[in-house]
Amino acid sequence: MRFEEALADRSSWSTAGRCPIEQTMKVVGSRNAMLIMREAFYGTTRYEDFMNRVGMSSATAASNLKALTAADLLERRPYQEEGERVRQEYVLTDAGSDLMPVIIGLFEWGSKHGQRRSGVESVHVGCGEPAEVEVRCRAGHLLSSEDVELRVRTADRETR
Amino acid sequence: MRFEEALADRSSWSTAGRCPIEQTMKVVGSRNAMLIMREAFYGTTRYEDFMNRVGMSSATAASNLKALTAADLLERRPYQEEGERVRQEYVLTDAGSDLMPVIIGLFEWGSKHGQRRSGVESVHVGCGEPAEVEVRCRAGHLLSSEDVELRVRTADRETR
DNA sequence: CAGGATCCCTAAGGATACTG
DNA sequence: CAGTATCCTTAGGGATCCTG
Repeated sequence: MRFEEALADRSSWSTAGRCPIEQTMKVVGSRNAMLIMREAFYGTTRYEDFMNRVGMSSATAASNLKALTAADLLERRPYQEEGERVRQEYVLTDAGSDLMPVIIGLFEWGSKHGQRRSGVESVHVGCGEPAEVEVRCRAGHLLSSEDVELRVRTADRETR
Repeated sequence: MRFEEALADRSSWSTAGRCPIEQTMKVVGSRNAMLIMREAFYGTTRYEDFMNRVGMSSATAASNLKALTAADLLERRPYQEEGERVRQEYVLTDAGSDLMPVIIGLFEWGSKHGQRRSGVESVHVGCGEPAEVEVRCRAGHLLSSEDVELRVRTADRETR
């Protein structure tokens, strides 16, 4: 991964909270926030399940779910089973689903390089083959880290 | 993404720090650690450059570089320019390079959903097309979040 | 230049108790 | 069940000063 000359001066974007990576970390950069997203991908929707499966306190679950809802990664949705009162569930939004490559990427890295083995792998439900994260360009080329560089957008450039 | 029945009981792996995602977050789960890795991908190798480009204090730079070196994501390597004294540089290890999909994934999410636009995009240096993160199985199928499930490894199963 | 040492502040998070 | 409220501990990180 490299910079173009035009990007030699990072100060205009990479600091002051403009770096996209930093913005993402701001939202899901804590252990519990990320593990809540993991659970959401696993299909967990209820407060108590998030709390127990992530292994976090009630207060922490509440504040994280609230923050992730505010950031539009989760959507709070009322539901009612028959004979029961109305409850709330938390389901992934589109923005939340877009985080899947990151989740799988973290999972893959930890599986390969983490100290403690989990014995769990992520697989394609259709064919049973292990899932992997790849970086490709839109032309379809598989990229390694040296193939990627950062460039100021020129086509649909921002006004500011 | 779904669980198999065999994984209904998460307690044996997803808690107590065995979850691969959690293990990864333990290493690069803070803003500064992740941004240091970003810089390492950008080609930054020197202490002072990490410090200035990430926007962190000297002490924070030192402790994070030490931790990332201990975790084998960066390698400390002495070098010497002619006429200068010996200095240290920090370069990516293979394990560090394996984090690239995560970095690009975070970049992509922030670019799409972050509040503040950066005007920067990551592209394939070869053809100029934007880089994207994809999840595929080894058979080559492109996967969305519903296509992925977790399964206890059976082929090369762990001893414990 | 490349850190180490010290002090302080803030945010994340656990524990416990309480409520609609 | 789905949270709130309160209190406390710890880790991340900034600022400042010091050293080989």
